[in-house]
Amino acid sequence: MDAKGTREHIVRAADELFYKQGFEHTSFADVAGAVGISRGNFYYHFKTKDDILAAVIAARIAERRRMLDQWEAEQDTPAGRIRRYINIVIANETDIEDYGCPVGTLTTELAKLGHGCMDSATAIFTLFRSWLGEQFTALGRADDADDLAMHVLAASQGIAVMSQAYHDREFTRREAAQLCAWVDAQAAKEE
Amino acid sequence: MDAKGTREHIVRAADELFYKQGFEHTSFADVAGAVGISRGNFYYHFKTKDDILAAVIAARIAERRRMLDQWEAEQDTPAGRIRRYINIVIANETDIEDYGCPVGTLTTELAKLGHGCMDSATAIFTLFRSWLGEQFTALGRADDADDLAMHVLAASQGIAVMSQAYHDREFTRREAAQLCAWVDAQAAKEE
DNA sequence: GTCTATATACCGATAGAC
DNA sequence: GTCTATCGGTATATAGAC
Repeated sequence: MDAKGTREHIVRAADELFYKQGFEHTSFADVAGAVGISRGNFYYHFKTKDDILAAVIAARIAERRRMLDQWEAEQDTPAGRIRRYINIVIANETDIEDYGCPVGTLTTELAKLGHGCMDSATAIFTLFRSWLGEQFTALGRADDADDLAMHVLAASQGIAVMSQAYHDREFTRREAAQLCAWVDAQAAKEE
Repeated sequence: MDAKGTREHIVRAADELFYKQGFEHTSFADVAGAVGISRGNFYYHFKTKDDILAAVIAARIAERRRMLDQWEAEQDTPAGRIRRYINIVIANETDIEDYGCPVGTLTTELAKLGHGCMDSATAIFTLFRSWLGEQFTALGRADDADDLAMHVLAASQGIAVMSQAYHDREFTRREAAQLCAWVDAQAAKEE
């Protein structure tokens, strides 16, 4: 296989394992096994484990950006787009119950490790934060758009944490519905 | 020193290190260094690392129970007690910015590790959940007391995650104040 | 570009002297 | 009850054959 293909394969496998097992708990042997290459071959593509993490974070940012573009095309209204974001916790219910939010759990882990990639991980949050802010601005809430965006982010993270702790789908759906209703109430304040 | 004293010293040091560095990232050498004993001496008091974790979780539960009792004595009204809980995110601002919520980050880590102590860690959440439920019941909301308790837990966890990501104290205070106002609004529905 | 073999370090855990 | 010394396993990372 060509270098680019193998590299991408490594990033994809590492992405999933970092999410499901955590960054530190995932060894090169784990990733190599998932990709189907030897441990030694690893270092042709990445010098260190931190380099793989950086590549994974970059890939996540690119993927989320594509996702946001798609949502913007699919949903006609700002409120609909925000609700689409909130519904991640239901669409990815099973994964979130088992492994939490990919963004939240990564920042939490990297913060404790004092890892240099912490800021890059936070940038994934910022991507959503800015996008949500734009939607609230379009909703006529330019003055406190960022505050409202942060509120949605925080509420979603809270749902993800409790979902992981209790595996209670009724809770998840109830909270998501409440948050969506809150969004619509914010839209009503527009006039 | 006597066995009990050393054991307690170990649990206290492990508690702090597990919180600040994470469970897996903390080695016996780290804890031994913090306590001031040799690595070998460890195994006189605990057979395995998992045993230390179990002891740390048990200690956290006992400590939180004492804390809830104290809040119940200090605060006269159910709403005041719930607000006291919410204000943890402000009282422990600095630690939460750096290391997140001790309960939320532990359950998140143990879930990813597939660790057997996951249920014990969730029990710390349940302690707060039940207590908050009692307060909402006293507030005249017996029918959905547990739902409301879960909402407060989720909101607090969300604040903690975003606080760790952005270190934004204005955000933390704003969200805490909003949640407190929400509690008071729930109380108003009592009649 | 991928492999095997290996260097080096640290991990959790054990054995035995004191 | 605490220590030193050490075992076996695994981690990241490297060297060199193919």
